[in-house]
Amino acid sequence: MQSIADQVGVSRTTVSFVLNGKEKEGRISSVVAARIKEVAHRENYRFNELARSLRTGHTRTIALVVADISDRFFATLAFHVQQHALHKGYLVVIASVGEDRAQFKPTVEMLIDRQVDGMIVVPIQHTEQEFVRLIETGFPIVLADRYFPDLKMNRVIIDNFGASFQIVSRLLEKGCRRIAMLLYDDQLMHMQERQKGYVKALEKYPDAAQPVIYKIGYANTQQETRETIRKLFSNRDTFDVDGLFFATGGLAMYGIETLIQLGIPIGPQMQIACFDRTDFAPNLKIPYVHQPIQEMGKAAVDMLLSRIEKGEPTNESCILTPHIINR
Amino acid sequence: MQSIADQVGVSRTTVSFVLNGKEKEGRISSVVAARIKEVAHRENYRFNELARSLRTGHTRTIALVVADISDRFFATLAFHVQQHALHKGYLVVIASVGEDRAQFKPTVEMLIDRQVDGMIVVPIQHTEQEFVRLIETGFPIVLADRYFPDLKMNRVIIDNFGASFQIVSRLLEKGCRRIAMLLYDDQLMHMQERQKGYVKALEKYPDAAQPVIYKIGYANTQQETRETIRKLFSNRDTFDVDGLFFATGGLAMYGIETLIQLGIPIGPQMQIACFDRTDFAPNLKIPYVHQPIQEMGKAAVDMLLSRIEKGEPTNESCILTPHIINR
DNA sequence: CTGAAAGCGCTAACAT
DNA sequence: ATGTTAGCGCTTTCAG
Repeated sequence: MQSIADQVGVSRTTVSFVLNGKEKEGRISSVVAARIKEVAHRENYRFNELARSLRTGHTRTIALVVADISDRFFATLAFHVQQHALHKGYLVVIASVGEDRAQFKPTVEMLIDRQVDGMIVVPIQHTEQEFVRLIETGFPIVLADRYFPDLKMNRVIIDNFGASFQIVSRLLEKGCRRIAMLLYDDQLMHMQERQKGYVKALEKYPDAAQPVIYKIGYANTQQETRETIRKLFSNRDTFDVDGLFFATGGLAMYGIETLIQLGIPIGPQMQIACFDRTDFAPNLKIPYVHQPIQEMGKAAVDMLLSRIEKGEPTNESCILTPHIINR
Repeated sequence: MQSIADQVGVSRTTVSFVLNGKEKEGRISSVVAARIKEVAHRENYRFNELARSLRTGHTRTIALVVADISDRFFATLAFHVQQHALHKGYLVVIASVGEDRAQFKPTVEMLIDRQVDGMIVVPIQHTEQEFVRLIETGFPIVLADRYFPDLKMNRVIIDNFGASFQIVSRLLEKGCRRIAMLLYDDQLMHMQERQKGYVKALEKYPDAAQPVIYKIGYANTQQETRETIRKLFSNRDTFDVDGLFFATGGLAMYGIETLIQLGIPIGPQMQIACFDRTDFAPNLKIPYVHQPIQEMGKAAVDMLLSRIEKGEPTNESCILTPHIINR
């Protein structure tokens, strides 16, 4: 910057004004402005955003923290968050921490130490205390997808209970009466709500069997899912399952894979519903809950940026309604 | 930092030394050091990494630039790069630019402006000139997965030609003689090599049909793939295809989906091979090229960090050998 | 219309 | 064994 100033014969101040498009404000003559721009361009000058941020107090960078970036749902969310943030002039730093509290905390701190302006996080289990600490700090955070019902903070979520209730209702309407559910072994509300929706839907039908729920761990999802399905179908004389509801796309994928491998026909006698589209078995028409991931990403970014830019510590939470896809 | 210094009754320098674990070097008395640490902890002090980086000249941050983070291959690569970099004390910023040159350049600049120490990039078409500029700068970059044969720069790639050659050879050994290939319409070497491997394999068998190659665009992959497959099978009287080779996991997914939907049985009469595992049709045993994504990520990080830390502008390129999975 | 000067939070050579 | 000081590259107030 000094070098440009020298070449044009002005001070760094003037260069700064011009390069920041504040020529009006600085009342720089257009001829000087033009020369500065030209030299800057020729020298291929680029701001040192670090120095700039240190001075201005903001980085125009937000972080996105998810459990696993190689999961389809999160990867898609990341994609949309990034697109929308870029459009708003922000860079997004994606961090993938596993469903692992030990990695979560240091990562979040690392990000804050680097002075990101705010973050969107899909929280993992047992991190609630972290958030009460962060909230006290006043650091801008918005939760996406998963949330803590007791914490007053910005969040963008979907109506998990409603979606679950509706999709299970579909199964019931189509005649299923002995529906089992597979979900993740997770205390977080989004899972709890999905479970409640399922239970509630069953209650509408007195002739439906009691809820049968299997909880799968995050660590060995594929294997556990397989074994669960296997057991379920080897016990068909005690519980003659005729419907299966998967709480996530990942579980559905592994589950359907197993069904196909076991040669269990999916059809009127054995129906399936799940969250998220599964491209797994294209010729199977499986009704599913379509989560509006793009809107979720956009809403989260918008909420966070308005929080950052306007400094409004609003409590608003945005609840999106997923579509039920009947196919 | 000043606040801690005041409370303990020392200068900022002393605090800095202690908090950076350089008490030996600064010859700080252990009692003072202890007090400083205690106060820092109590006050919940955290470094401003921005200021630190401005001073030290490095950020301990690297960038990973990929075309589409919602693609399974890239998401997995991102995951491993992140894990390994974190382990080495680096933060990784993931940027997803689409197969879009217009988004590529500004994103890369944005990242460099933020002073990342280096970057790993999976280049996209028509960006070669960008790289010659960047190389001149001396900025540490390593290419992963895709590359430019004419550019002397660090890269971590796989033997695409060999993998392609071998997997197509499998198809031939199993009796296929009229094998078509689907690949992306991309000038980059990795695609060209995959194509060459296919052609070369066919040449070994004089009784095999000439190469039949379909190029699919990145924009409407799913739709184009569908139509291609449809056409291919509606023309079976002129070319009675008995084998299909997909150059990527994504193409394979869409292609197999279409085959299933069309009710075309996959078996001895119609065999398939592809790059990357497809979880799509679990009961189909499809031989595929298993790319060592984790090693690729690790190797790229290691190469980049040694370049950054040792400043060695080596030309070394690392060529990984994928496994051929026969199932 | 333009420049001097202060300072963002930190590090490190050099004093003491 | 600890403190002084001079920046890192930039923005912005205030004084010409």
